[in-house]
Amino acid sequence: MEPIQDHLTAAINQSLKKLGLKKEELPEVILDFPTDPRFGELSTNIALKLAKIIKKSPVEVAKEIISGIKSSLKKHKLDKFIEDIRVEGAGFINFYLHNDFFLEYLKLILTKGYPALKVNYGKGRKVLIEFVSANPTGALSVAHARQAAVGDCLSNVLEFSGFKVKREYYLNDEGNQINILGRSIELRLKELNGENIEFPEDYYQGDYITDIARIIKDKHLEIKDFSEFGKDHILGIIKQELADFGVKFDYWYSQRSLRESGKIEKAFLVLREKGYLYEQDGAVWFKSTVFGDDKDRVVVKSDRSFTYLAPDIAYHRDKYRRGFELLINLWGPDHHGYINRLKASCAAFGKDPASLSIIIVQLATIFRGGKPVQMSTRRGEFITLREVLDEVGSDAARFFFLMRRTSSHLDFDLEIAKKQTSENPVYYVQYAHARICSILRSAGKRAKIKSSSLLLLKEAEEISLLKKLWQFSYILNVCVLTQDPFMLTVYLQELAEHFHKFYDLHRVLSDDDALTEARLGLINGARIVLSTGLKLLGVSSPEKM
RNA sequence: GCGCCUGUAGCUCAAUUGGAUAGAGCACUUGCCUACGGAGCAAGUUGUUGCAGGUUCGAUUCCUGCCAGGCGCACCA
Repeated sequence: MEPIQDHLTAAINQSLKKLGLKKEELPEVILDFPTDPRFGELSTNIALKLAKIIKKSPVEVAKEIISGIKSSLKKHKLDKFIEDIRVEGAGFINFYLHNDFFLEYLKLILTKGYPALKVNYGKGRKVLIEFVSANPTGALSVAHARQAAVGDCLSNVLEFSGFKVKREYYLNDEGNQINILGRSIELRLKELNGENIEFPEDYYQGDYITDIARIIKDKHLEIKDFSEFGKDHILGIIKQELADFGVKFDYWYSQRSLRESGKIEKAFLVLREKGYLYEQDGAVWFKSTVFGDDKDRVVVKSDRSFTYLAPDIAYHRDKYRRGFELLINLWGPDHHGYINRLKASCAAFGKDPASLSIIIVQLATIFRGGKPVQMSTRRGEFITLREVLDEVGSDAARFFFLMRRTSSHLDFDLEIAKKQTSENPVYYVQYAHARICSILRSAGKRAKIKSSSLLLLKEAEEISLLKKLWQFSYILNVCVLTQDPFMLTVYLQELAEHFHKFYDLHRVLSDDDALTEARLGLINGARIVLSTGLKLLGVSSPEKM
């Protein structure tokens, strides 16, 4: 269903034309949910913004706008749903919607199911979202786990909102780190065979290296290329971990194949033609300062090998050439210094830097019973995705990783995530779903009665639950605009709360058949929205717990 | 030294892109099960939004300067 906000925004814009301002003078019209329900269902501050420009009192401006809205809404199909439009406070325009409007929305959900909740903010635009992209030199860490949860959920939300989304993992399958991995395994194998070795500090220290070496020894494998073997072995582990976490990628993009394709040279050819490359001190530099970077960057070292930036420039050029209009990258906080130079390279190819958004996913600190769990990647001791999955399960892990704004640091207490009490928000939301399912089971055949009695929903808790259902599409919009799915977790907790409150005060199944039908319809609507939201998070919606 | 992120109730975090009286959960206290799942609900207590200025009708939000914490500043990847 098309959100009513869109129609009202259009009506407001129509009304603004009569004020005699130029287009560029008009501020953008934004409709918000008022903080307090007594200010209606939707609100805009447009009159306050305009008052300054046209030098009238905000209330006066608001009155003019309202009369314009009213006349343009006449004969509109939505007019009957608008109970009132009022000026309140300093000059806010508040819209009061009829309860029938929310009932219509519920009916739609009940007849069409979850597709009724879809919106088309994306209008079919093609998005490539690249995330995790961890080097295949070790298991996935907690940092990767959060990136996986955020990236996958954001993809789900974008897909649901009308974007065409592909998920990609950039595979660093050659270079220094891979070479070191090979040498590390080879050395551990020698150690297993009884040789005296000295293990260098910059080699991979974790026990998993010895585990890989042991596999080679036990199976008597003839290894020609230890790097290749190690990489493939670890990649298998990574893929399995991601699969167990419910994350699937459409593409695994190999850095080696990128280099072998000659795309790096081609990209450089284009940059050179445009005058963005130059030689200095025996190296080739990219003039990233032209596009706002702090300093120019080396792309070909004086020993003629590429820096890390070189394939990345070609890689992102290739993303555009593959037809994607919007690129989203999820990176760890240690890469934020890298943003400007990569955006500069996109700009150099004539792309709008805004079409590449780089989301920095802040780290999560793992706690166990209130105490931080110490991590040290240097000694190969870090909490892995696997350990978190084994300890708390995929549902709790995903919900917890998504519970905070992506740009904020996150505290993740394993003990709380394991608890089956109200301390644990995952259970609170899932419990609401299970409880509804239980009522529907008890209702049996009665739940299937064709419902035309929704009009009986009049209690305050019923209406506020109805309104909460309707806010779902708005929350999706917030997630799309902020490119951050975390608001969805907040919303689902609020929705569950509204349901529990309703449940506690009003009995669904009663002797009153009509009222029973109406309430079954209401909770069934809540069930559909809850399960849709949980599905977008990648969390299950249990019917029993 | 430079750049990015963060600083809100005892703790963990919100605050709808500058809005209306800054809100939730946890913890603590007290109530509510002969009825659809008590993994729930209700009530109570909690604030100099790190500090100091500025911008305006209005600032937790934007700007400047400090303070504190985290991360990054390679011809590494």
